Amino acid sequence: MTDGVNWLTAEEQHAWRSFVRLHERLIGRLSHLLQTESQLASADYAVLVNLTDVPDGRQRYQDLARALEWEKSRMSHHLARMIRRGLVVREECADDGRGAFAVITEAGREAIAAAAPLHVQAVRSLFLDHLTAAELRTLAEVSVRVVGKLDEGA
Amino acid sequence: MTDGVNWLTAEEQHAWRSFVRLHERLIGRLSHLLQTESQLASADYAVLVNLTDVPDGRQRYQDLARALEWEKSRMSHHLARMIRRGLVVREECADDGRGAFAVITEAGREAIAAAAPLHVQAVRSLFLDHLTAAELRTLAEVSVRVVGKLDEGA
DNA sequence: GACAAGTAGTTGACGTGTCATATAGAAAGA
DNA sequence: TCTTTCTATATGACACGTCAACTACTTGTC
Repeated sequence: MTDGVNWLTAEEQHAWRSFVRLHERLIGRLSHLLQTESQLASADYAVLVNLTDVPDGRQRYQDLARALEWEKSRMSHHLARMIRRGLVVREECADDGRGAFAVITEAGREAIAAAAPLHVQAVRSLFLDHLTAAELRTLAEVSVRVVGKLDEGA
Repeated sequence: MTDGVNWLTAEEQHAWRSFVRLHERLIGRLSHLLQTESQLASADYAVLVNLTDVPDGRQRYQDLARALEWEKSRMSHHLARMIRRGLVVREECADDGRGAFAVITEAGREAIAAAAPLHVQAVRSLFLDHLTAAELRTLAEVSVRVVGKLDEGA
């Protein structure tokens, strides 16, 4: 390494590129499918899933943001768009004058009910179906470990 | 399955979510790092890497788009931005009046030369360093296989 | 109570990607 | 050659995320 840089080996480069390509394709296909078949982007889907898992389909902006690991600004922008589309409504918070709740609407419930089976089916047919159980386990382990390292600031 | 949907098991859901989270985090960190340390987004990086691998640092828009698997429109928009920033220049094509070449500039070469070691180092420290050789191999295999299936139209 | 500090959410500007459409040149057929 | 059709790139509108202010409310702390 005359230039002092520990360049990637052919295997490393291949693995890295394949991994990145996999994700781009997979997510691309999945979100395109979701969008065209159910008019929901994956971000909408994530928000709606969260809201259906919570009493009254009602959750504070900040809690939603924490749950999805989104920036509050992103949440604010995105909920504004979802409100415009009638998927959720905003409710003021009595306890805290600054706060707000997002509440899923009937239209939101219908949208997620229609989208969820599609989504699950797509995750299976585009991804899970092509992995062995052992591979899936390895993948999960690796993912958890690396995310852990990233969170430690690695 | 009374509702006819083959919902994900807890393991499948965990694996899928971890995998998605991994990618979001990893790519997020990597592009943030690249952006702040070298003023290049990963898209810029990809374009410049391609141009340095090609004679005279010169390539047709369409060939770049094919190589990166980008839509032509994306390439056109992105190159316009890179031209504005002085990383590449546009050259008309003598053979084909419709065509155009993107040519890397000196500034582009400097930018990629500065960014590449950073990028490699980050891929190592954020990702490769946390995987065993066997895991990396599995990951590459899975990635290649699934991308293959996606391309077949699965 | 008053004032500093912190917190919840908003806003606007900007870069990026997608889609649909437009323009202009190339190729193919009559 | 003339016309149809195809191809290379551009363009404009829009959705999405990020960043950096900003507003308004809350929570100390004195």
